[in-house]
Parts: sequence; structure tokens; C-alpha cells
Amino acid sequence: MGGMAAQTQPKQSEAKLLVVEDDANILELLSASLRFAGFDVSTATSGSAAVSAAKNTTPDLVVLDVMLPDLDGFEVIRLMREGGQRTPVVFLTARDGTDDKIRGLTLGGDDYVTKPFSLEELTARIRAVLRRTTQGDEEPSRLVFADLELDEETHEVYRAGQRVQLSPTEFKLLRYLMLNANRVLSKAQILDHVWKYDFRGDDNIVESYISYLRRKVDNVQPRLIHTLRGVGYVLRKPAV
Amino acid sequence: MGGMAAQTQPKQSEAKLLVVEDDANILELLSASLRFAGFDVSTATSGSAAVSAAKNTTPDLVVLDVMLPDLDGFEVIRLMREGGQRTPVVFLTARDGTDDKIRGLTLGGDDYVTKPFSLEELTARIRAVLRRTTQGDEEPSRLVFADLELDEETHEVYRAGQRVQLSPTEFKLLRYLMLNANRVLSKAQILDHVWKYDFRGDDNIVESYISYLRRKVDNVQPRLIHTLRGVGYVLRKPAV
DNA sequence: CCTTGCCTGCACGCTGCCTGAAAGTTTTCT
DNA sequence: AGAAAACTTTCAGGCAGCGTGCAGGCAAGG
Repeated sequence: MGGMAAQTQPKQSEAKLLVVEDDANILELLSASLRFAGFDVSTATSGSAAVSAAKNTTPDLVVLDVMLPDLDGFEVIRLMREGGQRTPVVFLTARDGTDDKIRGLTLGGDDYVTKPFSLEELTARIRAVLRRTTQGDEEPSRLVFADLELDEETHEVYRAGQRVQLSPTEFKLLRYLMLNANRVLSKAQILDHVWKYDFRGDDNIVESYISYLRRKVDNVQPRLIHTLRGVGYVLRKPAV
Repeated sequence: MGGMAAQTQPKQSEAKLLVVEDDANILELLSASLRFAGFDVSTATSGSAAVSAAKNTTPDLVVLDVMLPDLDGFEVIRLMREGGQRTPVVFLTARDGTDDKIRGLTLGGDDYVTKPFSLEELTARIRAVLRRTTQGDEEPSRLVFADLELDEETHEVYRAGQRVQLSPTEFKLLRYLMLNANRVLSKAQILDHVWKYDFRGDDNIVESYISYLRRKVDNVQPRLIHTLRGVGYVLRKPAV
């Protein structure tokens, strides 16, 4: 089921990202999918390379693994900002026990995501940080499709004006559907984006969550979540 | 239905700050978060640099480490004021010894914070000093959300008109929640802002204090402190 | 009619969260 | 200074919500 599926994410983008990660597999995963999402991505595989890359390319945001072979993430940031750069950061951190270093990562409008993460989650954080730190631009945090509304900041969801409570996975799935409204998404694609990259389960879980979502947010007319047998799912208004 | 969208950081000011600190990590911590809080921050890493920076940039307030490699903080202030500047100061000081000298200086409307400090505490002091020294501005010292009131100067808290006694940490946590009302705060974020930067404990302490706060200030309807499982906490009026 | 893919109820185990209580620390009082 | 009180931090038990797999049933398409 692995395959990475191509699609152009709608908007918010053209932002320049610098992705810093020493694990080649994860770096490839990240740069490929962030490019598809519409970002202008450059990469580095060490802290010192990251610092000089940041000087040359002046990215709008840095995706930065805190655990690097040479410098750690904090040093990288300090050096970058010593040079007068105010670049916001989304840190990548390991989730394991001895995570002493996981302090101060949310300061200055920055944020972090723990490994393993889902691409949905990472891109959501990136969007949120860009929204916060890019002034004047005022990218809305509220996704709207038909009478369905989802607020990325407050995690509130409404259908036909009614508040609906969603679990974290339900929320991520719905956000992914809404960001890709009118686009058909295969189960493999959904699994690749909404579930963590180390998930080794079965497609059926997507069916389950589609089912949950239908019960909670698609129990009124018009139906918005549609099944395309043998192909996937799509969020769209019924055919005219 | 939905909440009121878009809030910007409590940015009380756009006030110009000069931050003087020789430890690179702490300087980065301070400048990043004070900038995000809406201040216009410039920095210096030595006493002599601070004096000339103060002459050039004429800050509204100086955040000043008393222990510096060349001059100490008192010298810095003396030189600055010899030049006719009467800039207010928030000192950063180690917990031991020289308290006496500082006590004297707080009489002029200045204040001090002992290391290690929490960002909540530092920004609260900065706001308080600016409030005192900036005339006419009339920044209120009283935070109000629904029937919850918190006075930053007297440290009094009321819920539904009833006086409530809070411990220092409870007070700081509630103030942080109120300053960020309607914004979802992760436990990591709360830890980063409300607890001292050298705290090496775990998230559970945030849960404990949320629990204490609920018992003291959120034991009546409507409930204002809400848990978002897997995401964080938020202070808001219940959904419509 | 049969095949294939999808839907959904159910059950199990896990995770995140809440809270009481104990231990450790700081502050206040005498 | 010593004792008492207040506060902070940790630990552990309990609980509800959640993620996941399974299996029986249903619908669509040939």
C-alpha cells in the first residue's frame, strides 16, 4: 500500500522551506511530500550545512530535526538567528524516554512534532506557524466546505451550524478531506497522509474512520462524503 | 456557532526593549519569546555594548542581567542615567547574595526577576513596569474573562464575584490561560511559559495544576477550562 | 446469481487524563 | 534558629475515550 501519490495541495504555499534531517529515508519522505504540498523545499543533512544553507536561501521556515550528527537543533537555531535571521522553526524530535531536551520548543511562535508523525500533522503545524509568524497576510485558520466548518486553531467542527465533537484521528481525517475537497483520495493515499509513517496496519481502518465521520458530520443532507467503489473517497457537493 | 476568530498575541505594546544578557542560550530564549509577545527587541551581550546600544536605540525598557563579563548591571545603569536617560529596568539576577543592592533599585519603579525565571513571570513584570512608567497609556491591570477576574497588581482573583485564593503557580497558570483565552494551549506550551526554564519534570504537573485550578475557580457553571484530549487545554465559554 | 469491495457493530487493549496522597521543598511564624 | 504551614512535585490507581482488528452483512456490478 505504500505508494506516494501525487497531488498539488491547494494554497498557503510557495513558501520556502529548509528541511534539515540526517535520516535519508525520512528526508526523502519529507521533501517529496512537502514539494507536492506546494512548498519550495531545500534540504540539509547536518547542522553546519543547515546554517550555511539558511544564510544562502533565507527560507521562510525551517523544519529541523533536533538530533543531528554535529550540532544539535538549538545550536543551529542560535547560530541562524545570530546572523539576524528571524526564521520560524518546526522541530522534529524523538519521542523516547530521555527527552530532556524537549523544552523551549514552543517559544517564539515555533512548534515541534514528535517522531513518528503523520504528514497531515506536520503540514498542519507548518501552516499554523506560518500563519502566526507571517503578519498582515492573515491566512484564515478556518476551513469551510458547503455547510461544513473546521477551525484548525480551536479544533472546533460544525456541520450545518451544529457543533460536532471529533477524536484526534477523526479530526485529522476530516481536515485532510477538506483540504483536498473535490479530489478523489485513495485509501492508500489517506493512510500515507493521515496515519503515522510507521503504521503497518490495514486499509480497513480508513473505512472505519470514514464510517465514524459519516455518522458524526455527514448525517444530514446533502451528503458530502462519497465512496467511489474501487477508487477511493471524495468530499464534494452532490452532482447538479 | 463558531468562535470569534482571529486574535493576535496580547501584544500590549510595540514597546522597544533592550535585552542585555551574556549567556547565548538565555538571550535567544528571551529575544525569541519577547519578540513574539509583540515587543520590539534589540540585544547586547556585554555591559559596554549595552550602554552604547541604549544611547542609539533609546529603548522604553531594559532587561538587564546584573552579572555581566565587563561592567555589572548597576554600572550599566549608572552610565546610562549619567547620559540623561531615565529608562526603566527589569533586572535579571541570580538567587543569592546581592539582593540588597537590587532591593534599593526597585524603589524607582524598576523591578527584578531571579534566575531561573519563567517567561510568564518576566513578561508580567515587564508589563507591570511599563504600566507604571508609561503615563496616560492606561493599560488595565485587571484581566477579565466571562465572570472570571484577575488583578495583576493585587494578585486577587474572583469567580462569579467570589474571592478565590490561589498559590503562586496557580496564579501564573490562570493568568497565562486568561491572556490566551480562546486559544488552545498544549501542555508543552504551558510548561515552556509558566514553569521556570530549567524545570526538568514532566507534563503531569500541568495536569495537576489544571486540576487544582478547576477545583478553585471552575467549580461553577459555566465551565471555562476545557480539555482537548491529545491537544491541550483552552479557556473558553462553552460552545453554542 | 455470484463476486468483490465496502460498511459497521463489537471487543480488546492501550493511551491520555484526572486526582488523591505522599514526599520533598520553600516560606512563614514564633 | 527551629517549628509549622504552605506550596511544589512525583507517583500510582482508576477511568473514559480512543485506535485497531475482526467478522458478518450489505450493496454494486458483472
